[in-house]
Amino acid sequence: MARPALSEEERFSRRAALLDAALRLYREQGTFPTVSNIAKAAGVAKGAVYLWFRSKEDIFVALLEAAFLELIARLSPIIESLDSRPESAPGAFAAQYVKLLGEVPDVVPLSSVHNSVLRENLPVESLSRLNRNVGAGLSEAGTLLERRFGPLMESRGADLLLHTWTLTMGLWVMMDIPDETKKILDDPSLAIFRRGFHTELETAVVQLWRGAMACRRAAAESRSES
Amino acid sequence: MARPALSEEERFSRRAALLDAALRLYREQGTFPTVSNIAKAAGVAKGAVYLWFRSKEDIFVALLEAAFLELIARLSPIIESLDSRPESAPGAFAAQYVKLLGEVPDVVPLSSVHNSVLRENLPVESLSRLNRNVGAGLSEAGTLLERRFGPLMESRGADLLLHTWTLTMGLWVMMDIPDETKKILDDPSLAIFRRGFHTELETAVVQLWRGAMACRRAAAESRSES
Amino acid sequence: MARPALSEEERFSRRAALLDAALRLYREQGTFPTVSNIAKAAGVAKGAVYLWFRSKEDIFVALLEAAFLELIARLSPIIESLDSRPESAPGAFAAQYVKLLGEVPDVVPLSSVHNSVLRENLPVESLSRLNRNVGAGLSEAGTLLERRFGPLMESRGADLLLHTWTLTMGLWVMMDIPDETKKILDDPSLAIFRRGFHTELETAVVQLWRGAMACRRAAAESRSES
Amino acid sequence: MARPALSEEERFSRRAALLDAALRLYREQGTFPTVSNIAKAAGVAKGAVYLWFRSKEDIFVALLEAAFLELIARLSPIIESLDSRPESAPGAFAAQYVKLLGEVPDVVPLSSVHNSVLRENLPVESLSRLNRNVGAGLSEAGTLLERRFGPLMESRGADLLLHTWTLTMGLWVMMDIPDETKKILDDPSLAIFRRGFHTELETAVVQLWRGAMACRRAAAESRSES
DNA sequence: CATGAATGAGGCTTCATTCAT
DNA sequence: GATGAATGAAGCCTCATTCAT
Repeated sequence: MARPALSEEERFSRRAALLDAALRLYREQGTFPTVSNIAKAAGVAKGAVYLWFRSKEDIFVALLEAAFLELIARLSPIIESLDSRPESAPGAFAAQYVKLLGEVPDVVPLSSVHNSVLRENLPVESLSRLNRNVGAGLSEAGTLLERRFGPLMESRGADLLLHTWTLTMGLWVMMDIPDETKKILDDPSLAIFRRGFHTELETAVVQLWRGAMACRRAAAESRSES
Repeated sequence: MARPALSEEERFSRRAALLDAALRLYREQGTFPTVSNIAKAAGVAKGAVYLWFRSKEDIFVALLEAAFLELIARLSPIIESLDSRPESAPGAFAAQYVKLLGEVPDVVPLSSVHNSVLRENLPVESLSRLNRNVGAGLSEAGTLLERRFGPLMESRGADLLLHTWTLTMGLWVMMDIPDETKKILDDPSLAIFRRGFHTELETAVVQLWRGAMACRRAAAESRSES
Repeated sequence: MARPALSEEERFSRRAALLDAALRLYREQGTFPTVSNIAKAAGVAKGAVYLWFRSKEDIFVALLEAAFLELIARLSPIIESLDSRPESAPGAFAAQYVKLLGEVPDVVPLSSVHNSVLRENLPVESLSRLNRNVGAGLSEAGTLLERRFGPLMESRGADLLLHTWTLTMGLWVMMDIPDETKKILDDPSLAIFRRGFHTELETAVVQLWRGAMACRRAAAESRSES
Repeated sequence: MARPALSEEERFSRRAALLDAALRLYREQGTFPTVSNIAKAAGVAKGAVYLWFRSKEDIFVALLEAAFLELIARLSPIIESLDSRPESAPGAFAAQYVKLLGEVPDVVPLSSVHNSVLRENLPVESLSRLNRNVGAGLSEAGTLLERRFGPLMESRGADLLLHTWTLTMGLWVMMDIPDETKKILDDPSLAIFRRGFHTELETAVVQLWRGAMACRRAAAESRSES
């Protein structure tokens, strides 16, 4: 029998070990692993999983939450580092955002399947906390954005971030396909699939942000012209 | 025992009956139905499913293909109906596009889960055909777009359509959550979830197309100003 | 793979084979067997059980129903064979009843645990049918009894049968204890446990019936005396 | 960590607390609770249960013993309070017995499932003590009975009590069914299920005792008549 | 004494697919 | 062609009991 985790830290690390194992398997398989496999990968007995999580879905939410929190936490510095000129901000943000996604590589895939995984057997309690935490982080980041860009943001900071996320999700859902499938997608019009997810995303985010900033300015100018 | 279906016509109709049943169940349940249920709903025996489809995944791909083809087919008339002025085109397209999605309601959900469903046990053959067909349709629609808007499109018609699709996917993935979950998402910053998918999508598509057309023009103008 | 049971009889016999297996195991173990064991004992795969039964509990109810129906069916001839004189009827009935229980040996044990087994996950549908069938059989037997003994029964035939059953259940619950436990019950006052279930039951049933017949007559007589 | 309980008194109270908790949960749930739940309800750790009891079954036997002892203890005064005339004794006893069962409400349910629970993993030692204690109490009560009713009892006091208990068990086993199931038992011949346990039991006990007393007398009288 | 994490066998059920008829 | 019984590998979860702390 493994040594019981009695101290606070140990308790935490056991939970973390299970989450790690689950994440590792998810990355390897592309599917959310079975409880049995998670336990095996973490080196504990099947039943032990249920000491730390209420259900399989609960593990998933915990993973999602951790990933989201890290993403949001590391978003603030990026926003604060932005030059406030609308010409440069979009490009700067997009580059750093995409880089960030590379460093927190699990949010996107996890988030993209969260409907399939949570379709039933909702861990309501965990979901509530996820909502609170992510919501709070998002608000904060949104406010930061508005403060930085003032009128250009028109108090829609959180919205822009959510749209950015929408774009990310959409691209991922489209492009995260097994390599075997990718070979099949050889039609010329589907060239997009041969460019990478990150490349494509950066372009798209730049456009989105430019649309949200420069366009508005242009519109303002053209209005003032007439 | 039902009478064997031999003629081409009959072969087709058996397949179609199964696809219909599968689609109906998918809509009702929000989950891809079991083979057993599909057969029952189509009024045939379980084994019969495997006379017309190689596997469960094969059914899914067939459904996806049919939906995609209808979507693309009905996209061309919309594009051709567009006024070529960049001020009005985005709004006009977005409105009709969203309406179209309402009339071909299965593409979006089906497409959004296609990774989860097809993660393993790939029906390579079916996927190839899907690729060929969708690719061809997309190219055609893209060309149509370029022809209509000329320089504003800069030979990126297919790309714009794909980006539109990306947006659609992203929004769907984010917003298609069980009603029970939606109640949980009550954080103010998550207001987006309380607006509807279609509303939100129309706004986003308008922005995207404006970004791809008017913005470019505005940029050009502002460049010529200086 | 075992040969599929396609004909009506075969379908029936597969079901019966599973019921047999379940019953055999129940007799051997004294506990209701697991689905896995039932399947193994019947020589089929685990999943096959669910072709014929909705749930584990459903098997139990089916077993109970079959046993009850046989018991009731064989009760009628016994009742009809009874001499209508109240002096001899109780003894005659008791003897034959106890003999019958020996020939339909599963009703009593099955019935005695039916609460523990069905405490949750009620197979409502099966239970309804059980109720209808047993109820009908009981009514019939009750009527038979009343017809035979006329005023002595005062239209309480079904009740007397139910009381007989109550007695049977009670004795069984008390006396069906593992042999190991029986050795322990060596206190002189618990002599009853060393007499057998059948012996004890016969005595008790005679008393019950005498109480329901002769006593009433005696009471009548003594009333008419005064 | 709770302070060690060393003194005799404390030892006893720990045990009692666990038994209380187990009983409370059993009443609430209708099922014998899990060890984990018992511990939680008693406010101790799971492992502590095994300091005071050898096994889950051991708890059950302890509960049964306590309940039996209380029942028997409170039976003696009832017997002694009985009028010795055979006309009134049965009714008087039945009424008080049923009332007593209402005040010691756990003996009946516990006893009725004792086979299911103790089918395996017998706590032999505990069972022996249960046997000794219950046996002794029963003998005593039986003797009391015989002394009170003299020849009418014919030195079968303990037997009559055991028969009374048999009746109780039988009725309980038949009538303690989930409310949901009760709704199903709507066949007219099963009217008994719609009368309550206590009502039905009182009637039955009166009959039993009358059968054991008055009937014998009546028989004697009628014999002397002829 | 007391804790509670850890074990791991075992329970019930589902379902894509095969194959004898 | 069509049937549907049969398969059997998973899947998720529970729980009595042990044991390191």
